[in-house]
Amino acid sequence: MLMKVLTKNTDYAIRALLVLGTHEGEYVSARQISQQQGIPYQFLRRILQELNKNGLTTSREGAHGGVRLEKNPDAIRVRDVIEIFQGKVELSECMFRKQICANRASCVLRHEIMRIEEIVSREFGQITLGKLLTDLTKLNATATMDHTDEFEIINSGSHEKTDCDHR
Amino acid sequence: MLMKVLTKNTDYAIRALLVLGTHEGEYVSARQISQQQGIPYQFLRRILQELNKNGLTTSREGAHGGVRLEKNPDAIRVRDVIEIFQGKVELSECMFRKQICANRASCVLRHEIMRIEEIVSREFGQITLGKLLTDLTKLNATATMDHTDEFEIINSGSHEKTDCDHR
DNA sequence: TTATCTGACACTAAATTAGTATCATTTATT
DNA sequence: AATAAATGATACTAATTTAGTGTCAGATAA
Repeated sequence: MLMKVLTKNTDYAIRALLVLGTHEGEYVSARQISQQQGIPYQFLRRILQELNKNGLTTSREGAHGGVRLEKNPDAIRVRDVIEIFQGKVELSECMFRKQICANRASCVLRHEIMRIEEIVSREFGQITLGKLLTDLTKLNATATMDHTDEFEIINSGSHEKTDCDHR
Repeated sequence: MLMKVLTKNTDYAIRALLVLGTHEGEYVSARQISQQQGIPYQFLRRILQELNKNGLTTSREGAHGGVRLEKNPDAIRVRDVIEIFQGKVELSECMFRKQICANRASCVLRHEIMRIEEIVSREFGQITLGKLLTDLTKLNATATMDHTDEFEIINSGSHEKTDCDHR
């Protein structure tokens, strides 16, 4: 892969949000999401807590508790999730500090990188959870028509290899 | 930073190529490049060997030896260098295997990621060493006119923090 | 009162990236 | 011929980041 675009944190978070998005208004437990998506349970728990802290979701403790989508799916951008888990999009330090790079060779390269990073940031900023949910619905619809295979993910083990990873 | 775009390998490699590009036809030693750019010597040596193996440069052993740019700067793309050190740009495994993702949630997300990756790949494919060399020349010209500061990088230590890194 | 949840947080493991060291060989110079 | 300055090859360590696990306290529904 060209470069590490999304870490597992972000990947799992978005998949969890997709599950929550298909159950809007309902509380879904970490256990359920973990099993449905094949995400390691403890890892997922931390991720959900983070989403809570950032106001994307709310939770209810105790039996029949779980996590619920708090914001409108159209108001949740993939970039927001990336920023939670992989840090704020920031321009190169050099520009931020308004200094001229000590090293010119680095500088010309960085200038290009910054330009591309801005493109990437903008692109991820345009993908909303709402859009992904629509895509998911469409995908499920066609798959069902085609009788290709079933919807739910089968494996609940934390190390299943049926799923592609993003590296 | 949003995501790790370039590793040190790639960063150092491009900076080394920029040095070689400003000395076209001449052999420049790893020692010289290391000192001028503040790149750890041994690390740089391995990088230069890799550039050799990939035909971007050639080397001459012995005293007064070094590394020389072999290809035309306009024929060297930043993407080429990235691919040498960070691997081939590849589409997501799912697409490559022409399989439908077992996990639909991953699938819709991956589809977007692939789209963005292709943009990034295209962008890095359009940046040539020749372009960077032109930028560098311009930068040096204006800096000289402005009397802002000197051209050469001063620090030769391997851990200097004056230079911005790309993370 | 019990099973099922989340909150908080400490911890370990795995993978990747960055950097170092060594020895053999080549080559220009003296 | 001897020496110094260079690369080739390759093994190794260190640092950092990413991924994953474990535990205990408290909340809540049945």
